[in-house]
Amino acid sequence: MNAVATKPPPENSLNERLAHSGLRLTPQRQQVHEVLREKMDHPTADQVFMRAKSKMPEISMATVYNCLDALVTCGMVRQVTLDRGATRYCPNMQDHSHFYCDECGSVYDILQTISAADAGIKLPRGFRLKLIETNLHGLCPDCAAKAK
Amino acid sequence: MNAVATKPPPENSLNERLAHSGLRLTPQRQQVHEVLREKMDHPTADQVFMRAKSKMPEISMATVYNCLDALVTCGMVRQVTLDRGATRYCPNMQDHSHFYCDECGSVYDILQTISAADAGIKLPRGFRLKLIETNLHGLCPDCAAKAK
DNA sequence: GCTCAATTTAGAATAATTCTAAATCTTGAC
DNA sequence: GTCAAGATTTAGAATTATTCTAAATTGAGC
Repeated sequence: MNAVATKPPPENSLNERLAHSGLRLTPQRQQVHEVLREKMDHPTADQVFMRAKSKMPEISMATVYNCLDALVTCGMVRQVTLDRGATRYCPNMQDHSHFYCDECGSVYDILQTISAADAGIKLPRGFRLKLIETNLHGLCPDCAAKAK
Repeated sequence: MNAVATKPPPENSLNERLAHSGLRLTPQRQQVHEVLREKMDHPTADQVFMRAKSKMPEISMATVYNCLDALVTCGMVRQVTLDRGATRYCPNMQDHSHFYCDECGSVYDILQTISAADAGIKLPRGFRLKLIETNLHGLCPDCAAKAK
C-alpha cells in the first residue's frame, strides 16, 4: 500500500478550540480570525467588520460581534478595553501588555509583562482567576515630544 | 486684636488639584466627587448622574461627563474600563487593582497590586508612563460556585 | 433526505458618549 | 465695583457602539 500524505491539519487549533467551547468553526469565524491576524493593530469591531467585508461582502455587523465573542470565549482572541469608546481586539495570546497613549489613543504591544508577578496577588477565598490584564497609560513618543 | 480662627481648609486637595491642571472648582465638580466617595461601588456615568441629581436636581448628563473628565484629568478619580459597556469611575487613588467577574459583571477592589513590579517594565525610548492599570478577570465566588 | 440546534443576516432598538449653541458664572484688569 | 474674556453648565440633538429580534440558512447526526 502506498504511503498516503496525512491530511493537512485543517485550521487545526482554531477548530479545536472552538469545539472545546462547544462552538462550531464557520467561514465567518475563520474570516474574522484571519482579519485579526493579518493586521494586528488592535482594530475595533467596526474596523474588523470593514476588513472582513472586503473579503466576504455578505458578512454582517452582528456576525462580526458574534464571531469576536466566540473567539474571545474560546481563548483565541483578547478583548482590549482601554478607554471610553470602542473595544479593540487582539489575536496575540502570548503574555503581553498594552500601552495606551492618553493623548492620541494609539496602542502599542509591550512584550514584557508583569503578570509573572501573578504569584504576588492573593485573591480572597472563592475567586477564580482566569486572566491578568496589564494596561500602561501615558504618552507615546510623539505626544511626549510635543508635550515638552 | 482678637485671635481669628483660621479659615478652614476649603475642600483643600480637590481645589488644589483642579487648579494644578488649570481647572476650576465648581459646585458640580465637588458634588460629583462627593457622590463617588460616598459609595465606592464603581458606578457608571449614568449612576453618578442619578445620584448627583438627587442632591442637585439641575445637574445635566453632559456636566457629569465634564466633571468626571475634569476629576480624571487632575488625578482625583480613575476611569475603569473592564468590558464593552459603560465605563466605571473609582475615587480611590491608592494603588489597587480591580477584579471583574466575566460572568456577572461585578467589580471588586483588590488591595494588593503588582504595579510595584513597575520596575520590571522597560518601555522603549520616548514613552512616558503615567499609570499602570491591573485588571483581574475571572469568576467571583458566587459565579465560581455555580459554575461547578 | 430530515430534523434540530447553531449560526447568520438585516435592520431595528437600545445604550453610551459626544457635540452644539446659548446661558451663566468667575476671574482678572481696570 | 464694572467689564470683558474665558470657563463652565445646560438641554437636547446627534453620533457611535453594541445588542436584540425574527426570519433564513447551514451543518451534524440520524
